[in-house]
Amino acid sequence: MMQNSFTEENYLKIIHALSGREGLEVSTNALAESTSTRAASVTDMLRKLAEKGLIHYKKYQGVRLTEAGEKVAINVIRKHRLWEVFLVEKLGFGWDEVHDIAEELEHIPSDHLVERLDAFLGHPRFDPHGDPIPDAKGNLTEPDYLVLTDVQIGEKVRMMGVLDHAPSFLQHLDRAGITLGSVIEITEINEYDKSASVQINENHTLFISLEVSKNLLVQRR
Amino acid sequence: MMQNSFTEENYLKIIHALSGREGLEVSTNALAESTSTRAASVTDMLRKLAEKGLIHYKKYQGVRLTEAGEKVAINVIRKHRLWEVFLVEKLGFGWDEVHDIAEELEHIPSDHLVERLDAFLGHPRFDPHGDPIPDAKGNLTEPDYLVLTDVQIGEKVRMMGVLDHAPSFLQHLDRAGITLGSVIEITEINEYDKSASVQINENHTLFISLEVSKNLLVQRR
DNA sequence: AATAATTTTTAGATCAATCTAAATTTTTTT
DNA sequence: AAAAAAATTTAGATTGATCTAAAAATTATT
Repeated sequence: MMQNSFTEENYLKIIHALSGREGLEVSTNALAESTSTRAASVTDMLRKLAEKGLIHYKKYQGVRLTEAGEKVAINVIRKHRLWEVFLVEKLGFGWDEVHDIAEELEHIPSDHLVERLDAFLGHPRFDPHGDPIPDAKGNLTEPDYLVLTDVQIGEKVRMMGVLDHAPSFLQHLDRAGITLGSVIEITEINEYDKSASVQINENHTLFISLEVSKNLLVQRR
Repeated sequence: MMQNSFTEENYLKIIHALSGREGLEVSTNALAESTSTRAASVTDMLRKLAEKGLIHYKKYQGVRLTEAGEKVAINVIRKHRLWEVFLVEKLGFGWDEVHDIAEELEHIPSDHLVERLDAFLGHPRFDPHGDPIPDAKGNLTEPDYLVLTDVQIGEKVRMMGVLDHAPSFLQHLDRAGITLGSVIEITEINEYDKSASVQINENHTLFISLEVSKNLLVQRR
C-alpha cells in the first residue's frame, strides 16, 4: 500500500479539523483558505484523495473523511501533539513556539518512532495547549470543556485549554499569568463589552476582554 | 534567502560524504548511484546547486562543495547524528534501527530546535556509531582512528566506530558482543583469508572475517 | 593518433502540486 | 422562476524532481 504524501496528510488533517465533531461536509473554498491554495488546486487534490479512498467526495457537494481517511488524520494529530509535548516538556520550548516545528515533525513516518516517543513521554493524555492526544488505536475523545464565556460570576473553574493557538494569544496569557491548570474566578462582567474581571489562582486579579474569554476552555470543579 | 529543499540537502550531504576529507571532485555517476537516480537527473540538480552557489561545477569535470555548500552539508550531518543520539539514548532504539528515521529528521528546519536538542542530549561528541558530531559552528574534526586490519597481533585496542553502517553489520556486531568501547585484542591472524581470532573485553574469544575487520574503527590505548 | 568505451550532458517527457482564466453548477436574491 | 451572485470544476500552464533516448565530451585502448 502506497504512502501518503506530506501534502495529502495535511489535507486530511485540515478536513478533520474543519468537519468538526459531527463530521460535517467541508467546502472546497474552506479548504483553499486553510491550505493557503486556490480552489482549483483543492479540487485536484480532492479527486486524488477520493481515488485513494480517503474521502467521500461528490462534485459540488463538499467532502467528508472515510474511515481510512479519519485514521490517517487522527494519526497525524497524535504525532503532532506528542511532538508538542516533547518540545515543551523535554526541550523547554514555550507553548507559543512549538506549533510550526510540530507541523513538520508530524509527518515523519514511523509507527515505531511514535510509540517509543509516546512511552518516553509517559503516555501523556494532553498536549501543551490542553488538546487531547489520540491513543495508539486512534481513539480521540474530546473532553467537554466549556468556554469561559459560559461561566457565571462567582464560579471557580480550572483553565484546561485554548481554542486559539496563535502565539500572540498564548503570549498574552503568559503575560497575564494564565496557564493550564490555573484556577479562574470571574468576579465581575461588564455589561457594555462583556469584558471581565477575573481572579487567577486566588492571588491576583486582572481584566480580560471578551476576545480572551471566548478562547479559554475551562472545567468546573 | 531561500531555503534548500529536502532533495538539495541530500545531494549536498552525499557530495560531502563522497568527496571525503580531501574534498575531491565527485563524479556525476557516483552521485547517481548514491542518490538512486540517473546521471541525467544528477546533472539537472548540479546545475541548480551551482546556481545557488552551493557547489563548484564545471561541465564534465565533477563537483566540489563551496564554503556555503559545506556549511549546509555539515549542518545536515550535525542534525542527523544528534537525532541518532536521541533515538538511541532517549527512545531506546538499537544502533541498527536509527538510520532511516534520522534520515528524515535531519531535514526538519529549525536552528532553535537543533540547539535545544543538543543541550537536552548533553552536547554529545559522538553518535551511536562513533561518528563525530559537528558543533554548532560547523567544526567537524574526524578523529584519526585506525581500521582493525592495521592492528598487530597482541595489541589491545578500543572499538570506537564503524565504517559500514548497514543494519546487518551492526546486528552482526551485536551478536558478537562487540560494541562501542569494547576492548579488542587480536590473538591470531589466519594467513589464508586474513580472518582473525580476537578477544573481546578480556573475557570471550571469537573469529571475525576480514570483512568485519575492515569495517571496525579502533583506537590504541 | 585513431578508435572504442565510458561518462556526462542535452532534449524532450512525465508526475505531483500548484496556478490563472474560463466554464459550469449551485445558491441566493429579486 | 429568472437573474445575479457565489462556489466549484475544467482546461491548460508552470515548477521541481525525475525519467529515457540520443548527442557530445572525455578517457582508455589499440
